[in-house]
Amino acid sequence: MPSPQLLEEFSQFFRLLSEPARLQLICHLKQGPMDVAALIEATGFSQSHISRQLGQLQRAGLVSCERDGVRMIYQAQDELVSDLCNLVQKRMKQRLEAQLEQLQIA
Amino acid sequence: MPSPQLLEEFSQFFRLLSEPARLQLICHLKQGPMDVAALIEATGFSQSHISRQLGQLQRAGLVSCERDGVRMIYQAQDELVSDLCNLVQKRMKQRLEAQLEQLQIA
DNA sequence: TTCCTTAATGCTGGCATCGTCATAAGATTG
DNA sequence: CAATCTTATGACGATGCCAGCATTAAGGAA
Repeated sequence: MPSPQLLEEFSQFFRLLSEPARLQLICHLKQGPMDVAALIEATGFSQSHISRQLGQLQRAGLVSCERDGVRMIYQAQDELVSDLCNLVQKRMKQRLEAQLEQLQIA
Repeated sequence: MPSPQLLEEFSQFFRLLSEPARLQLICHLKQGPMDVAALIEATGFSQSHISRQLGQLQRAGLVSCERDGVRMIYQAQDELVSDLCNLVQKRMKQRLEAQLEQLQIA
């Protein structure tokens, strides 16, 4: 049984991933390092929105950034998010398959 | 690159886990089936609060319930949450260890 | 220096969710 | 049937987060 503090940390981490915009940014950054302008182009989000989300992801260590002149180049820092998403997707698939079987029986 | 719909579903799932109360309920139910009264006793949450959270978990298939007379016995339904938490915990540990090393170098 | 470009941040309105109270619904007992 | 126990739900205040506007900060070019 995890301690309340640990549960709190888990939930905070999952909250980071509970926003489609942040997941989308991470997915784009998985393709390779990008600057903010490229992320604006790729997602259509506003500059300030993207900057804020990247800030949150950075504080959690999921992305890192380095300066290139006046630009900031961001890059995905962790395989964890992909792993988590893969697990969730696998489970979604299993659930749908099970529902499908139920339908065919009925 | 996952579709926006899939990202939306991922984020909705992670949002479920972004609440300490729900994680706590799941953890208690992992110990074995319990009714709502036992969960109230274990967590100190109000009855209506627990009922709502269980409802959300049930709709997501993370928890199932069956009637026993007038009581509802809930039980954890999926190993996924444990797996996800283990992955996150492992990563937290790695990050802290890395920070520790940084400190020792400096 | 001044101007321009890029990214980060204060502030705000709007919206979603949490948590509680009161009540309803469902099931059992007398 | 009524009475009671257990759980679910409607309504609502409080809180937190998102998303945008405007501004600031930081760097580079002239």
